[in-house]
Amino acid sequence: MTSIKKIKPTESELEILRVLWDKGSATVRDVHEVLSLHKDSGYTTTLKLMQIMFEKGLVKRNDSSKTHIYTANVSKESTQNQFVNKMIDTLFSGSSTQLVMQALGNSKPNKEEIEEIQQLLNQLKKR
Amino acid sequence: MTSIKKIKPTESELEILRVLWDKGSATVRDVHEVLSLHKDSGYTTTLKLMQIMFEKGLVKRNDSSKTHIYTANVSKESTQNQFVNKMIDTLFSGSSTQLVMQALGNSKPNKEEIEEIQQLLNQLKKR
DNA sequence: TATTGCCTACGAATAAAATCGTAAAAATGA
DNA sequence: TCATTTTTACGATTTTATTCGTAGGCAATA
Repeated sequence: MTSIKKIKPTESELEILRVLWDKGSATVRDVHEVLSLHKDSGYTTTLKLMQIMFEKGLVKRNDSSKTHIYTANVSKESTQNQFVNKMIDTLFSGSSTQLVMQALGNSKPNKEEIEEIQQLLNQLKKR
Repeated sequence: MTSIKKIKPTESELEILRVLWDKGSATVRDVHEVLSLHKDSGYTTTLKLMQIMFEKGLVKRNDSSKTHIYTANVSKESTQNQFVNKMIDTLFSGSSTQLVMQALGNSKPNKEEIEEIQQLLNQLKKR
């Protein structure tokens, strides 16, 4: 167990990770183009962020060619978990059920989604 | 509709809000004593934060006596919602169902909790 | 070959959040 | 009353996150 520090991505880093999770891998320009749709910071800003993320180990990169190709080095699932758990801890007194109730109460899940959740609940009940 | 700006509490502000939600109202010292259990910043830091929160409208205060008494000015529920919605947006592609599945998958709800959720789901289904 | 464009690296500026130090006023109590 | 403690106010510093400007390299192409 080589003491892996759990790095919490910042807001901007999350935005970048989302693009990488979506695309699989991408260049700085690819990422920047997506971000530009909703944000207006410059290209070098995105570049710098991705360099920092590389140092932190949040992303990998292939620099065999001049234009580097980046890939996420943390999974979407584990990151989701990290944030969900943190939120359960800090805002829901540690009760995941409370979070679930809150999330469900405020959304309009359709029939299929409801049934999917019910199925999961039935499985949980069995054990 | 008097253009209410939705202020997002920072991490430290959340910690303070949690104490206020829990205690109903409290002095800076009260809050600081609770925070001190898990944190080691000084008294004036807590004071300053609470003053800033007052300016932002996150808390109210009664300053009729020298020692001010603070109360949360945003509800726990609305703040939970604010954060849950944001998280759904940024990490779950807008799908609350995904968040729910993830949260349930990783927790060990007991029978009562499961049934509580099932009840809610049945209600949602009716409409 | 020169020019142009796009790439990385990287220091530095800016912004936002958190922390602290000090002063002054009020409260406490010997 | 006078020293001590507790409190607020508030500027300043420190830390962290975000943004940008500029330099140098490489490749396409006029």
